[in-house]
Amino acid sequence: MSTTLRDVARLAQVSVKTVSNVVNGYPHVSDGMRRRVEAALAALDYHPNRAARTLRTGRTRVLALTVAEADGVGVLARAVVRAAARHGYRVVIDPVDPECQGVATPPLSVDGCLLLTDLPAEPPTGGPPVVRLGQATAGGSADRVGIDHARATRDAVDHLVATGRSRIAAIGVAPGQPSATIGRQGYAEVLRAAGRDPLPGHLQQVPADQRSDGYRAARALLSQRRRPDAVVCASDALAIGALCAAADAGVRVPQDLAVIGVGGSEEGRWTRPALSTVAADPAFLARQAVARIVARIARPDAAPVTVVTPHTLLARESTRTSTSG
Amino acid sequence: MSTTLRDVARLAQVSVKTVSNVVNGYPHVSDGMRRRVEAALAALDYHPNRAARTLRTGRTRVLALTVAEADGVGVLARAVVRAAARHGYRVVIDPVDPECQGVATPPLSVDGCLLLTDLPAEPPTGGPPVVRLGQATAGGSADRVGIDHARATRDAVDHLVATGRSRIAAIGVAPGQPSATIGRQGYAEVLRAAGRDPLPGHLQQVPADQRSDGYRAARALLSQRRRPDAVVCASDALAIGALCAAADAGVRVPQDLAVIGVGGSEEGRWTRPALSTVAADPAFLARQAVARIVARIARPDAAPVTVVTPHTLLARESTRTSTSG
DNA sequence: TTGTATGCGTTATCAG
DNA sequence: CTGATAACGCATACAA
Repeated sequence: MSTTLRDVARLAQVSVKTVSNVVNGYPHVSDGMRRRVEAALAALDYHPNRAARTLRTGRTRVLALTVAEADGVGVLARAVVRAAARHGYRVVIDPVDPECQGVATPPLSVDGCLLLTDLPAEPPTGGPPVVRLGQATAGGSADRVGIDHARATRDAVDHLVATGRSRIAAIGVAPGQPSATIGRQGYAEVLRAAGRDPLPGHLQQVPADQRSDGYRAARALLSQRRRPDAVVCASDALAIGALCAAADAGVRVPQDLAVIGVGGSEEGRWTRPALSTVAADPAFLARQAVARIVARIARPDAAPVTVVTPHTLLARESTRTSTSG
Repeated sequence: MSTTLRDVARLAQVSVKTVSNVVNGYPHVSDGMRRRVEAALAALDYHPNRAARTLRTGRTRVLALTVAEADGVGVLARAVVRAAARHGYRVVIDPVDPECQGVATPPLSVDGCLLLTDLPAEPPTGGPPVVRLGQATAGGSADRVGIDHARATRDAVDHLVATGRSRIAAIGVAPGQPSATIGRQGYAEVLRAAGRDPLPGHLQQVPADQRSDGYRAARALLSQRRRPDAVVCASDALAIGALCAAADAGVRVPQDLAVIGVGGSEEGRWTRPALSTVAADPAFLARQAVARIVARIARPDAAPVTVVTPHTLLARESTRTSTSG
């Protein structure tokens, strides 16, 4: 059995309350008392029991970063961990497995969730408060923090046009996974706004946000009669798949095809050619998200807020101007 | 306030104990009673309070997968989540941030830890039980589950020799991070066993297990007077860095240089050329690891166990025989 | 088969 | 400034 406040109190010859006061940094404790208690604390190697504390206070001081796919979250996770630490919160990544949905696995005991996945569509009422991450589209009952994805796509297309591309295709995820969506209408609008024509069959809507989906979509694109000379992908995972498809098809990037993603993932820095991408500043995004969830925990019934974080286009090799190739 | 057992008991006109029995699937409950209780449970949308349950039972039914770097853990995490679900456990990924070490952030309340990092060197006594993952080197007080890393390295080298390579270099992580280590002595032994000479300067020991470290090490290797024609890396992250370094230096893989890693990461399937690697079966490894930690939770004082899981060499493009290039 | 009562380790309320 | 003491919500020994 681990040592409790009572053990410490007994050793230090004080009441439980006094020990608790010392542990929690309560200011009105006399010096002598404090030292006596601290000595006992150290001697017994006391660690507060989280469950008891949580039961009593109703708070865990733990935040969940809920993700569908743990694979590319390194950068964001680190940023969130640091941002949360400033507020005294710990962060765990909660990888939801679609196959385990039904299985009776105990729910997590956390004060709030940062949802990087689009499951569930609507967070259950009664559970901990939720902030959606990744795309700041207003609507829905939850707070949202993320870049303006439509705007990011537009910036990507503008960049492709500016670097001399004209037949610009797109790969998005079919509705249901908004974080990586490029809609049919959005595709047409964006292209027209950039002074280019949307080409029939040049928008691929894939079922999931995976590298393999990007691969298949890009293969389809590259086998068309009017082959695109650029493809904008709704996520970096899709873009990396597209990069591989091009390589396997003998299509040179960036000479014959430009590829750009959205997300600013670390992995995109380590492909060859390196992947151009539209990225949010992860530290900024994480700070906003943590600030939101902390505020929401404090006032659960406040009106939902949407925070749009700025994004930057990172032009790397995969979209280098084709005239030099 | 959320609904408690008492609320349900009141509504169903039974005692708290009976409700508890129903919730926990206690068999000796009469049918009528059970239905009455279940109706009340549903009507009030009852969810047990985790903290209270944990305080009472001393168990959280949550396992932590503790990692230093969340970036490449997707495959393993999924496998662990599934393996744990069979035992009624939930899994969270605990990303430890070296910069947050000092900060007063609350400890996690879990029943056990699967350590994929080498920090801390010795898990603190008194905390939850620990199983080390990734390399099954005996010694130390903790259980271990993983492949035989020395053997994996040997298999990689054998494969390189079999495919016609002779000047075989290596990139490992300097002592302190055993999961990605290729020692000085090990390097020499392995090469001699494979009938090749260890060349001076052909073992690079890098400070951390990152793509950037692999990149720098490979650059150094490629600028040497006797340039290697193959490099075996202690991890896939290092190997991917090496792949990039070769590309940037204009060295063709696999024609001029073969590259192989260890780990079987998903990312390695999506580089071009695709990365050859020595991989454990993640599902098998996860099952072993979860079985270990569950056993350890049940009997904390049993003697530590080391489980060696089998590995397979996945020969992909990055080590294709050079005669065809 | 079901109800009553106790305690898990903390924090918070209230006297002293 | 410090000490008793009462919850927090649940599971269980024991009684009925």
